[in-house]
Parts: sequence; C-alpha cells; structure tokens
Amino acid sequence: MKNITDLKQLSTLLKLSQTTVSRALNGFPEVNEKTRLRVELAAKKYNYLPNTRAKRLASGRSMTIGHIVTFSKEYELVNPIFSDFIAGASERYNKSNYDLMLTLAKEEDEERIYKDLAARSAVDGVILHGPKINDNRINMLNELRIPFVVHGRSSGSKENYNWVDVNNESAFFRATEFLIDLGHKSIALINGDPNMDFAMRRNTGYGRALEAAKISIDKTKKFNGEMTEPFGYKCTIDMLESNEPPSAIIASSIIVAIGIRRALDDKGLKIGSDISVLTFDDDLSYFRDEGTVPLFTSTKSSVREAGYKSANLLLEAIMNPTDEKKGILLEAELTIGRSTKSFKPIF
Amino acid sequence: MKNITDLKQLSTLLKLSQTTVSRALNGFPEVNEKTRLRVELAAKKYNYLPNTRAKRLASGRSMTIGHIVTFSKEYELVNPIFSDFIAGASERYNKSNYDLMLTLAKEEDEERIYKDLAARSAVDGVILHGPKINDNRINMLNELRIPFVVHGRSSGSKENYNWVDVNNESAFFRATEFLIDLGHKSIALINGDPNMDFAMRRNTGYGRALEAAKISIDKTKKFNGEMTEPFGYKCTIDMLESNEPPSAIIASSIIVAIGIRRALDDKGLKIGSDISVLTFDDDLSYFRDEGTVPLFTSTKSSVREAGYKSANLLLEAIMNPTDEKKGILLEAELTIGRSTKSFKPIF
DNA sequence: AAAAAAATCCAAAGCGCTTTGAATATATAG
DNA sequence: CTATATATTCAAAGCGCTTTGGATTTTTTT
Repeated sequence: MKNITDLKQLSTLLKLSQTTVSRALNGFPEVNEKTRLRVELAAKKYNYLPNTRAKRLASGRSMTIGHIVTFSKEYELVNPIFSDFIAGASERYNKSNYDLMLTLAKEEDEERIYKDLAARSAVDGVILHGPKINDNRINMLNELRIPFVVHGRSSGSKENYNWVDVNNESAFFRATEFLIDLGHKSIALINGDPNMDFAMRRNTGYGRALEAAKISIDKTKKFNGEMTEPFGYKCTIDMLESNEPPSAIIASSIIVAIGIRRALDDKGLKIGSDISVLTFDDDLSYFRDEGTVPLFTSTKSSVREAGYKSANLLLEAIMNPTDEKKGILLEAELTIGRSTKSFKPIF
Repeated sequence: MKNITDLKQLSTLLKLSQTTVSRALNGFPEVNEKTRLRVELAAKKYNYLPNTRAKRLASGRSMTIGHIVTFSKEYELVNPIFSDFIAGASERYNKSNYDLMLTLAKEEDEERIYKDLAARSAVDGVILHGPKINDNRINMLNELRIPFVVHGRSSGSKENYNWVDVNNESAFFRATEFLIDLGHKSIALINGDPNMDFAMRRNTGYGRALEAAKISIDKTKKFNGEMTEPFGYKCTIDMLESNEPPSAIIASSIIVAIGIRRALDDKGLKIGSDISVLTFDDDLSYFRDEGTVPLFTSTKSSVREAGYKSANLLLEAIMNPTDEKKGILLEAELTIGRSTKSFKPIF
C-alpha cells in the first residue's frame, strides 16, 4: 500500500474537496462528524501528514520557536544547563506541535541573527537566554516585534517583557544567612560573569545577608567568571594559599562546586568538616541523586522546570499577543547536604 | 525608511522582474554583474531577506537538519555531551545556512517521530544519536529515505550508512593497557548502558587488554548503567566495601569519574596515590582546563569535533545523494593527568 | 409545502518564493 | 549590415497547503 503524500491525492481518494479534507484534519466545526472520521481514518491509513513547508507558508505561521544560545568568546564555552532547560521547553512544544530551532552563536553575531530571524520570518517566537544587566536584546526584540520570553531578567531595562526567573537574590540571601547561622564569618562567593543579571542578583542577596549580620564584605573573597570546573578550582586554590582563607564558600553552580571540591582535596582539606561549601543547584539530570543525602548543601531550582514554564508562557504570548506581559518567579529550595558544617577554626 | 518584506516590493522598486531579483540574490550566473550589485545593495539597504517559509516550499528543501535526542525512561536523563556535540554541528550548519531542529523525545516515541518527519517532509536530514547494538532506527531511516549520519556505529547492523565515531575499542584498550603497565592487576570498568554500541566496544577494548596481559576478567568489577555522577559514586562505594577493591578504575565519562572521586573521598582515599582513575573524556567545554596538568588521566576525544564532522558529512550526503556511504573514525588521545599512579597495595 | 436557517461542502485565490520556457537586448560572425 | 550566437531579462506556472466567499444540501420554522 502506497503512502499518500499530498492533500490532492487524499481528497480525490475520498471524493471530497481539498477544503473539506483540510478542515476535517484541522478540527474545524463545519464538517460532518462522519466525514471527519472518514478523513482521519484515511489519513492515518495512508500515513498522510500535511507537508510542513506548505502548511507554514499557507498559514503564515512557522510553528517554530527559536532558541539562540551564545557561547562566550574566549573559551567557546557551551552553557551546561541549557540542555536541561531545553529538555523542559521541548516537552512543552511537543504538546502543541511546535518545533524547536536551536542556534548556537558567538555573541557578536547575535544581533544579526535576531534581525535575520525577523526578516526571514523564520520563527513565531524566541527564548532569550542569559540576559545581562541592561540587556539591549530586549529592546531589539520588542522593536522587531518578535514574541519572546526571557529566561532570567534584566535589571535596568525599561522595557516590558515576559520572563521566567529564579529568585536568585533570595536564594543567595538564604544561603549566606544559613552559613552565618552556622557560625561562619568569612564566606567566599564564586559567582558568574559580573555582567550577567543573575550574577548581580546573587551578589545582592549575598551582600544583604552579610550586612544584616554586620559582617563586612571582603573583596578578596568575591570572584566572577565563567562557571566552569577549573574556575571553581582556581578561585579556591587562590584563597587557600592566601593569608586568610574563608571558612565557607558559596558557588554559583554545581560545576563550580565540583572544582572547589577538587581544590580542597588537593590541599588535603575535607569538604564540610574543614571548609563548608554551598552551591546553587540547577538540578541537572546527570548530577541528580535521588533518595540519598546529597553531597552539596544547595539552593536548588530545576532549570528544566524553568524551561517548561518559559515555553508555556511564550506559547501563551503567541496565542494572545495583546495580553499584558507576565513574569514568573520561581523560588529555590534550601536542601541540606553534607558539605556544610558549623564553623570551627582550622587555620 | 521602511523595510522591504517581500520580493515583489523589491522587484518593483528596482524595476526588475521577481525572477531576476531572485536569481541575483541566489548567485545564478545569468544575471549581469551590475544588476546583481544593484539588487544586493538594495536588499541590504532595506533589510530584505527571502521569507524562509516561502523559500522552503518553492525550493522543495527545508534547509533544516533534525537532531532527535532521546532521554532514558527512568530518569529523564538528558545526555550532558549533547550540548557540546550540537555546538560543533551548529557551527557547520551556520556556514551553509541550515537550521538545526532539535527534538527531545522519550525512547518509545522515537519511531513515530522519524516517520512523521518523513511524512511531513520537515527536514533534509537527521543525525542519529546514541546508536545501540543492532539499532533498527538505521533500517528505518534507510527505508524512509531520509539522509542521515550516525554519531557512533551500530554493530550487527547489516545496513550501509554514514557514521562518525570515536575509536572506542582502541581508546579503552590503550587505557587498560596503560594501567596494566603501571602494575595494576585489578582494574574496574564503569561503563554505560550495555545496549549502547559504544559501551560494547569499550568493553571489548578493555577485555582485549586484560586478555593480552593474561588477567582474568572479574565480573564483579564491571558495571553498566546511566552515566551519571551518582552512578559513578555508587559503583565505587560498592567496590570499596567489598572484599577485594580494585586498584584502578576506568570510567566511561568525566561525569562518572567525578562520582568516583567523591566516593574515594568519602572513604578517605586519595585519588591517584591510593586508587588510580582513568576516564574517557569528551572534552566538554565546562570541564576543559587549558594549560595545567589535568586531574584525570584520560583518553580524550572532542565530542564537539565529532559534531562538526557529523554535520559536515551529512550536508555532503544531502548534496550528493548517490555518493557511497562513508565512515569517519576519530582516535582518542591518551592524556596523562594526576589520577593515575603505579600500583602499590593499600589494603 | 414553501421559506428561512443551519449544516455541509466546494472552487478558486493566495501565501512568497523558485524555476521553466520564452522574449528581448547585446555581442559576434559572415 | 544581416544572421547567428550569447547574455540578460521576464511572464507565468508551480510548490502544497489554508482560507475566503459562495454553493449546495439538510433541517427547522411558519
């Protein structure tokens, strides 16, 4: 039995017009239920699915969401959390038959990519990854009139936009406060790129907690950089080799925390008992360890869930373009592991 | 100045036919160079780019490559290497104006997804990720006549197909041999899912090296499972709590190796001096540490490079459908780190 | 049973490009 | 200065769908 490859074949087979067949398959009300059933059965039987390219042209929608992920110039670093984020988003798109188009780009190409997407009308919406403070991509997307959702926020942006973000400030406030409650007074922070909005908010939360405890901020214990394992390692080694190592370290990602742990190990220090480590945890699937006491104490929030919710918000915004912009704030939960202990002097 | 949004506008503006404008922009030879210049300038000036949807319908090509990535049923685990693989592939697609369409799917949906892609004619080709032994997706894709490249290979498959793979067998042979040369006799292997083709080849290489050294295989020191950090941890703890712990462990991924290291640490053992660890390393960007002696001794091969080469091979196959199928075998390099030392008994 | 309303179906136009086949302008040959 | 070849341009026909506006059939109302 041959497959049927276009509407025309199917409609002549069924002795119906293309209009009716199309409407039957797309769930329009003005077609008799019996007819619809006949059509659907035949479509299934002959493996007919409307040609994507034709459908998109005719309907004027591309049924595609663009994700533009940049890698940083120096190291061509691919953000390790994006695979989990995208897994969540993908799950949402699948439900509505949207496709996900992924573009990895150098930062300097990003502006052109957005403009091109708009000009060629290639996507119905985009997810904006990795917003910076005062991120001008937000203005640009508004001007281009592409529906979008920001994963994160951009402080300083005057624009109105849809976003899904973790409460980074509160997460880092609580993390810091937790360590202070354990008696720690010298708490380091290994944070992300200082231009990133999330890094700024995390820094704010950290600072607020220290201030509330009347602990002055030690600039030599604050680090900003690419959130890689080697970065976590290097910052820690530097501190341990300094005059006054901290008694606790907060990391911005589990990858960084792994680097910290390697450094401690190299220096013969025991994580938890010698130096406490607390990390933000995106709940990445390949580090997830269910049913046991986790190594790292963390403020945890599933980036996968953020992906799902971002996708959902974007599809809503595409359906209802006049809806007012919406923000979704996710709270991280403080999960106690074995990497934090109450303060005792070791140096 | 208003942007121009379609060919018609542009051609009337230039007092040329749509044909000529289209040909000028697409680099056809039968258009006067002066005219072409005029057209290109105007297109740039008015930010004109051909509508993707229309172009794809008219040209009969979707200029899109599909990547179907499955996550395993139990943990919804997203493969951490896929972000780097895709970064490499994406780099290649960008050069030829192909788009990358990403679908994350449950394993049981995968067959339907391929069939749908073919029926709706949504992609010009696909990359097949994570091939199993005797993978029937290869037959399916051949039947569906979708051009494809397999990232990896499938032992037992009778079909002819394009592939890009690391020489896993040789990598694990050399890794094992290296440890044997250091005097190790009890070498554990923490491998991936046994149905995966790469895991089988790795197992073969490991087995061959042991056999060559006349070391009998200890089944209690071979593990297969999801390549997560917790898996590496658990296997190691199990071995350390057994009667005869190994003196060296080979891991199938750096994520697993990190779990091994955590276990050693928990048991008060020092990586390298107490127990040697050697891992396969996909050279993931967020673990890459340039210019220092790496922690882990590894057989290393960039998965990003594999991504680039797979994409390249696929585009070639799309251009020249009659070309015979091609396989590209990448060799991993043995990189010495600080996690392996010559054998000395500690128990 | 005729008129009005509702349900069902259809022919044809159009989405914005590419491409075919023909027409026109320019260059070369005789 | 024609005739032939070559270079350049164009009008119109698709690509395979959706959608508009109308036609036809069936049901309901009077």
